[in-house]
Amino acid sequence: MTIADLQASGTGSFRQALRRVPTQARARERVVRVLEAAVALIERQGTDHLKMADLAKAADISIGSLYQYFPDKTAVVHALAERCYQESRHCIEEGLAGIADAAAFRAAFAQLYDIYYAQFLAEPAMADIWSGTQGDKDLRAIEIDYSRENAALLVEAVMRLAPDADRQALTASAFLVMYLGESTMRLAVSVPREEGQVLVDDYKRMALSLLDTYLPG
Amino acid sequence: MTIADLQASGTGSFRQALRRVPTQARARERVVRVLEAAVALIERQGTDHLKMADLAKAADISIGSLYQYFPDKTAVVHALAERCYQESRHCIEEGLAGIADAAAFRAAFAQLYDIYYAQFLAEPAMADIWSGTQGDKDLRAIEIDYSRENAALLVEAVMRLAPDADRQALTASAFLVMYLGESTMRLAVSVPREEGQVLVDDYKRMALSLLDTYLPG
DNA sequence: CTTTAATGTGAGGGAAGCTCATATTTGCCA
DNA sequence: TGGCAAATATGAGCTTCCCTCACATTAAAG
Repeated sequence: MTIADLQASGTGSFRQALRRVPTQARARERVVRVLEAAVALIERQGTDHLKMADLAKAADISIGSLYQYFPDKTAVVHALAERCYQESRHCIEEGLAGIADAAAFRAAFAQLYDIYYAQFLAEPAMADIWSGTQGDKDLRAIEIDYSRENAALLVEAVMRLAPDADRQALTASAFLVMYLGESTMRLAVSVPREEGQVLVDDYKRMALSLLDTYLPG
Repeated sequence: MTIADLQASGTGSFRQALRRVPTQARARERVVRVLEAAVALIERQGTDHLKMADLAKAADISIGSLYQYFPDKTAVVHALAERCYQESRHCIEEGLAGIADAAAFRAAFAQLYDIYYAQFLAEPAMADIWSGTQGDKDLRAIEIDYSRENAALLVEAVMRLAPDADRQALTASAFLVMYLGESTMRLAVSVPREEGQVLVDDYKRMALSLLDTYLPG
């Protein structure tokens, strides 16, 4: 995140990311230092255990200075999320540019997600900052366990119909299908009702097309 | 959630859901009352604004009693998540039982998610309790906006190749694809590296099969 | 060099999670 | 029934953490 970005986010659509836009070089440098320290702390402890006093100390500034720029703790996380967002968006924009035909589209789309995945792997804090695991690590683990258990049910159902299917590959696919099913439900209830139903229907098509590769016929 | 469930969760795999397993009828009833009050409060204010003092008051017990059973605030949310989990699992188990052929499987799978969605709609707290929106509502909104913006990029890319595609339907599909792409990334980085790559690859197949319905050829 | 604006500081107010010493209720046995 | 031990209930208050504000310091302007 550049200093220009910081200023832009202070005045742009991102609602009050910074309480005060720093004009002096010293102040701008401090804000950057805070964000960098925040990434380091979140990488170690997760978003929910981030303490403002710790953050101030890590960035080597006082609590007061910290609050001069960030209205509250969530603003720090939001600013980081915004940074992830910028990076990802850039990656998507590039990946989808200048595609000539459907085959190129498929290749570009696939490559896009490989790059995206590499980005997430390279910056572990990204997944923490981004809202999915926001807060409670234990709950996150429970959610994943739950998806695995449901996936096992799905694997059995499919294997009954297709005894020769590749069980290992199917297990992974079923896991993804169940996990993303949860995600879809949460998305669907967050948007207007009619749109929600469309999303659910699309999800069913998507998931079934993956599962179809294991089914007979 | 029945009283039997409560006792089971105290001794079962769910790590210390209850600090003390209530044996007297009065105590068991109180624990149930706490959970019910918690659902009501979360429905109104969201998980992050749930205050233990409010919860005690709503359940008409003292703070001390509350902490006699729940080791901390997260335990309350976990217990509720466990309840959602039980309900969903039951729904999935039923939906996948006694399927005779691939066609029946597809129908059952589709119906499963309709029921699932209805469950989420009927109990709004479910989405809150379940980890997706855990914590920060604003961040959640940003995430959704972000997916919509990325979806717009994807829509343009596809429309360039297929000018006659149904833009409205494509917009919904692209939104889902982008949103679930995020979800997949977070899942992939939460599991061992090799498994993560398999999940990403499966996701690409899934998403592309949906997008393929809009592409020429 | 003075003035004014910008920036920096940390003690402390306040809110919320959680504890613990004490009081009350229940179950059990004579 | 009475009396004792275990289970349960209570809420004042301790602790931790977010955040404010009155005041100190530093940079920019004239």
